Amino acid sequence: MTIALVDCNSFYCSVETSFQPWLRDRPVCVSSSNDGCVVARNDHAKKIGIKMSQPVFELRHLVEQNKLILFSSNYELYQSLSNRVMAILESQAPRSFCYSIDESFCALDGIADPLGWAQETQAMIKQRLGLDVGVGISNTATLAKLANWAAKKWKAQTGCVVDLRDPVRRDRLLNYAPVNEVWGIGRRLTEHLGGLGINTAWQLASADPKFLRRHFNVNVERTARELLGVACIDISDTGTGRKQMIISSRSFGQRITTLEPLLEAVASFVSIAAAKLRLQGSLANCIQVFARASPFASGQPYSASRIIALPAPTDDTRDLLSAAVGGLRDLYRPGVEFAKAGIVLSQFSQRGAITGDLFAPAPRRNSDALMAVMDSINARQGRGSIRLARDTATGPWKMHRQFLTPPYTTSWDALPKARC
DNA sequence: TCTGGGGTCCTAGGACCC
DNA sequence: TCTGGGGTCCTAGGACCC
Repeated sequence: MTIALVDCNSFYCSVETSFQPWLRDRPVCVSSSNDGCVVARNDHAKKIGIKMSQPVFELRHLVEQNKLILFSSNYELYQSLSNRVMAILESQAPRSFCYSIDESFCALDGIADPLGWAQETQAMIKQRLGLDVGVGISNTATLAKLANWAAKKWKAQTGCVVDLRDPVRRDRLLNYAPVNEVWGIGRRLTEHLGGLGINTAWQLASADPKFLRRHFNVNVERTARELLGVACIDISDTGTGRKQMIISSRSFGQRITTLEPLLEAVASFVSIAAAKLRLQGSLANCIQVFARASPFASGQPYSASRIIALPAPTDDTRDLLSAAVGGLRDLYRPGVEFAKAGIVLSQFSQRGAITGDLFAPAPRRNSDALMAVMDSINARQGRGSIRLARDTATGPWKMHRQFLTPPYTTSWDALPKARC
C-alpha cells in the first residue's frame, strides 16, 4: 500500500500569517493558552533561536523591540482552517484519516503517480487556503512520517515532497536520520536506545526484533519493523471516532487560594467536557477532578485528584458537576496557591446500549431534552450562552490571551478586509 | 510575576479466582 | 532452607504523539 502523510508547515503560525501576509517574512510564534510558552514557530523564528516550549516571559523583550511577532493561540480559528484542509484531502485522496489538527494519513490506493498527486494536492491547498504543506510518501505510516521529516528538512531541494518507496533511497535516509526523529521514539527511548548503541534510524531498523521486544515493548518492535517497510500500524485506526476519555483543564490566569473561584472554574470545565461527551453519544461512568499548585512556584507543592465513580452512567452536566464539586471540596486545601485544575471523563458507555441498574437512583426527568436544548442554543449562539449558574464564565481563573487575533472565519464581524 | 492542553497505548504489579 | 500453577481483571504510571 502507498501511504502519504500530509502535514501543514508551522500550522498555527501559517494560519495567522495567511490572514496577515505582510508578516510572512518576519519571525512569528504562537503561544500556548495563558501565553505561557511557545507552541509554534515559523522558519524565521527558528532561525533567530526561538525554541519549542520556550517560556514566553523570556521573549518579552524581543516582542517589545518588534523583533518577534507573537500570537496567543486562537484554537477556534486553527480548527476551522484545519477542517478546510481535511475537506480538500478527503476530496483528493481515495481514503484519508485525520491524525491531528494539522496532519492526515492518505491511502493512495489506485493512484498511479503518487508524487504527481502530492504536488497537485499541495498546490491546491496553497491556492485555496494559503497554507504550505509537506508530503511524505512510503509503504508504512512510520516511513511516511520520516519521509515528511525529510521533505521539511530539505524543503528547497524536495519542494517539500519526498517519496521513500524505493528501498535504496529509504535506506540512505535511515542511515542519515537520528533515531529521535522516528515517529514513536521520544526523549526517554532515545536515551535508552543510545545506551545500547542504537543512534540512527537504520540501527533501530536493523536491530533484532526479539531484542527490542525484550528491552522495550511491542511498540518499539513495531516501529523497527515499519522502518523496513513491514506495515504494523493500520492508519484507518488513527484519528476520528469516539474518544475513550475527555479532558478539560486549564492553567489559571492568576493563582487561586479560595474555594469559590475554584468551583466556578471546575463548573466551566465540566460544561465543556459534558458537551463533548453528548456530541459523541457517550455516557460517562467515571469523573476525575484534579487541582494543583504551580510546580515552578517556591511555595508548598501540592497536587491532588479524586476519582468518583458515578452512580449511573450519565451525560447530564448537573450530575457530572455535583460529583466533581464533591471531589473538589475534598481535595481543596486552604493556603495552597492553585495554578491549574481540570476534570477527566472516562469509562464510557454507549448511549442506548446500557443495562439498567435496579438499585441506581431514578434518572432526572427530562434530562435529555434539557441538555439537547442547552447544546443547540450554545451551538447557535456560541459556547456559554446558556449555562449552569455555577459556571460564571468570568473569574480570576480565565486565561490570559494578550495577543489574540480575531476569529476571522467564525464570526461575521471579524471577516478579514482587503488590505494587500 | 511568568512554564499548554488533549489525547493514546503498554506494562507491571496487585487482587482475586480455581 | 523449602510455600503451585495458571489465569483474569484492574489500575497507576510511564512512554509517546500533536
